Amino acid sequence: MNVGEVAALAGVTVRTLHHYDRIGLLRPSGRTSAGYRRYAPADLDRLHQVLLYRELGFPLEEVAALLDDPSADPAEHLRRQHRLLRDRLERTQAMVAAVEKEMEARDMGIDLTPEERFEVFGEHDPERYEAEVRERWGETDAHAESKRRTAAYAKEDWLRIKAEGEDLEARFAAALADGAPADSERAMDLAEEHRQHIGRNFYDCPPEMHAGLGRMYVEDERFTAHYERIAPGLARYVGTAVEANAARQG
Amino acid sequence: MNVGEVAALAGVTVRTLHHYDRIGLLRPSGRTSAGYRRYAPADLDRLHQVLLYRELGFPLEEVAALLDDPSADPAEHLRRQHRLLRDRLERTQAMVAAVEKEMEARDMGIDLTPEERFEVFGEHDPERYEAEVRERWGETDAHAESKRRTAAYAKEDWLRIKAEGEDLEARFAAALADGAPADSERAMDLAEEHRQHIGRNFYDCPPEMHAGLGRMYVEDERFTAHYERIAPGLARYVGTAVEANAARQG
DNA sequence: GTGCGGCCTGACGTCGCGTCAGGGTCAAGC
DNA sequence: GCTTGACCCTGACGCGACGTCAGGCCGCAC
Repeated sequence: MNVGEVAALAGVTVRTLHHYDRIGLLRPSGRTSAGYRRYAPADLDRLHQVLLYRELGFPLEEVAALLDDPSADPAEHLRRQHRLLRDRLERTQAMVAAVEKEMEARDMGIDLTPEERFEVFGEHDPERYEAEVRERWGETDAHAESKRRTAAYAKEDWLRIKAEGEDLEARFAAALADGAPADSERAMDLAEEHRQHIGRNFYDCPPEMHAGLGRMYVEDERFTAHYERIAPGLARYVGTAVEANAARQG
Repeated sequence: MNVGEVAALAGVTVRTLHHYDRIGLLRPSGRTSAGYRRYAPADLDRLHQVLLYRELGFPLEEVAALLDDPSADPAEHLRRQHRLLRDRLERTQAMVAAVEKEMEARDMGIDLTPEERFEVFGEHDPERYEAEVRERWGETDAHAESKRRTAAYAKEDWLRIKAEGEDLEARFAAALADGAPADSERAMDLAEEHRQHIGRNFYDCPPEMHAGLGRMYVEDERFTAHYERIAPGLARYVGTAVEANAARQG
């Protein structure tokens, strides 16, 4: 294979392969008489390793050192890559959770502290992760146009969403006042409504994720305070109902 | 707060904040009489948004455009960030799965095709080069290549791991031959041994992940073929045993 | 008043490529 | 055999997002 084909296969540019050749990171194992680079299967293997380590944030020089280390066999690379990927997975999960928490906080008018918001960034030191940009904006005009429209919707929607949320909270409080147990059908149905409320207005929220939110309502004092202001004991009541509903679904 | 404190809080360098000031991405809302930058809470909020979008791979110029768009409210940013983070989560999970698959493949002497390995990297057209690649270095060639490398790296550990794996497979085959059901204690115990074999030699493999591997044995024809060569029906047998064991643990 | 750490503004360096410019190569079709 | 257009080559410069000095000003403790 020559450069163009390898580039297309691996999803990189020809220039990138030139660069890797120049710096000695990946030299094609042959050249034609006219000087064309010719890549063999083993070169593709190496390229694959390079791209994995690159994606994991290693500088190219370090990638070369790792791959040229004669005392490291392929299995060791796989183990290391696996470990790093799982670290990254955890970190991304933490960030997703943080964003969800902030959405909930906004919905309830709670303020998070700056330290708390930066928390998820702080531990992020050992390796740099680079994310690929999936989203590409098209024409600026069309984009601005759509933005303006969605913004118009957003205002109305926001009020509706908030009203819905408050309505739900009121019905939770009523159920509590009526003495309906937190794991009763009535309470679980309200929890399910809450879950679908989130799904419709914010993000897809499967039962398991919803259960996580439920625990947060009990554990985070600001969310607890929000519910307690409506009715004493409501935080734990909602939390229990949400978990019971999640168990019923699973 | 002045630069150093903000930098420490957010986990960036002072130079980065200087840079963001210079390019107009984040100007501190005040200066002391001596010219010291003074950051207000609102500046921290903005910095937080900047870092999130940066982490998601946006160039700084685009980040500025997003944040300065007057028609985009904070909730919209949160929704976008949430969506992008979940995309990333999925992608990372796919990469983890790919690495695990490759480890398993190595353990069994199966080789993956180049385009398969590059699959996770991009949105490349799978149809385009597949035929050509297969034609040029078809299965026998690539297989020989893989064998050569495995042989070159063969160490005592590797031989031991492989022997252990083959021993397990033989005992699975014996259980199948004896007519022990795939969800019998005998089969599940073997599955558990298999899980711990992976944990000792490759990576930590909780039951849930192990169940995923079990499904792969049945769904991926090369893994299926590997087991079927040992005994007919063994692929599905092992897959079922692994899933039953995972269910028993959970 | 004298350190000493923190802050300031240039200004140049680095990494991983993108992007021409100027020119050779190759297989196809006429 | 000749043209054509896609593909390849080697410089060489540019760029984004900072890192890293250099030279000098604050501010507070001792």
